[in-house]
Amino acid sequence: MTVIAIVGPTASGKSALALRAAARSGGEIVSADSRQVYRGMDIGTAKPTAAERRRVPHHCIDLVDPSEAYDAARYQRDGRAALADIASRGKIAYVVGGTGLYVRALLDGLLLDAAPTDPEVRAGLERRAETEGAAALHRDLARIDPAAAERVDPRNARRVVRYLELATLAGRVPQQREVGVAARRVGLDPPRAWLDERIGARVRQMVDGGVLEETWRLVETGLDPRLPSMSGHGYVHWAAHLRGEVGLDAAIAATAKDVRAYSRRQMTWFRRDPEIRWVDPTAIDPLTLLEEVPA
RNA sequence: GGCGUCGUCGCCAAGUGGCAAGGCAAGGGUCUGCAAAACCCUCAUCGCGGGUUCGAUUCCCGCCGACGCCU
Repeated sequence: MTVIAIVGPTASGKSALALRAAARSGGEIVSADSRQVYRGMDIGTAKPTAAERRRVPHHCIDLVDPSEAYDAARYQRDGRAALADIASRGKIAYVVGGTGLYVRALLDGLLLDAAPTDPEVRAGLERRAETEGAAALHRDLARIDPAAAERVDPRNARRVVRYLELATLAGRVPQQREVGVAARRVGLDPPRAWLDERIGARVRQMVDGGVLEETWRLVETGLDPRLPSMSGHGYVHWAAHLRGEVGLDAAIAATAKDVRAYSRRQMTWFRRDPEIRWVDPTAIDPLTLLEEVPA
């Protein structure tokens, strides 16, 4: 199977590039984006348009309702199924992301299914984290799996809980990996100023495109604001604006700021992947890189 | 022209005679089932010039700048 991964921060032009490449080669696109899996959240997550999706088949988009909690393990299964499906038809798969953990889960052989989980155990640990503090859980973790304890920040409650959940269930925190998917990896790394501008423009376009209406529909269904889907960029700000708490300009600025901060975190994820070949899309057309004969 | 207040990091903003809080922004980083999440790290010698003092960002003088009031 032939897999080409196109990674980079939000608004760097990944999707457009993938679309061009896939259209030309008759390939298909696998999204590695943790928010585009939610149905009904189209504008706010900058999903490819219906026309684009008609032009090139897309996978791993619109998988679940926003009321559902999707996660990396499910993505790994769905993504692998998509890759297998595309390969079975002899097509090239373009993985586009996005979400660092999802890209790794799909391409780098992370053993997510092998790591157990138990909602009750986790809920109990979360309760303890709130009452006793993350540091207390971290001490427990250190007793069960000292090496793993060193890898987590004792102040990061969410990660400590997951590690302790793993240690409790499996006796230790699993670290093994299996062979990943061989894929040519291209990273888009445009100048910061250019990216910031694009992000601002994109957020403004979302308003024109109807994010407010989209948010209204989501709010009406009474979604729990703590759901992962609701943490998608902008939705809290759009909702606050709909309630009359903040002006539109303030909501736009706040959203753009969130996206900018996120795009920086995305880069820290991708920068450490030595297999990625970086391109500045404002300097050369990344398509030329994609069309070199795959190794 | 006079009187008064003020002048601290890109922005907002504390503060003290003994090597300047905090917030925002910015930059860097961690990451194996919430990841557009969670968490961590970095980031000023205090408008300029004198003086007093062991030592001044903090006190005094002058200058420059801002704001307010007055003539």
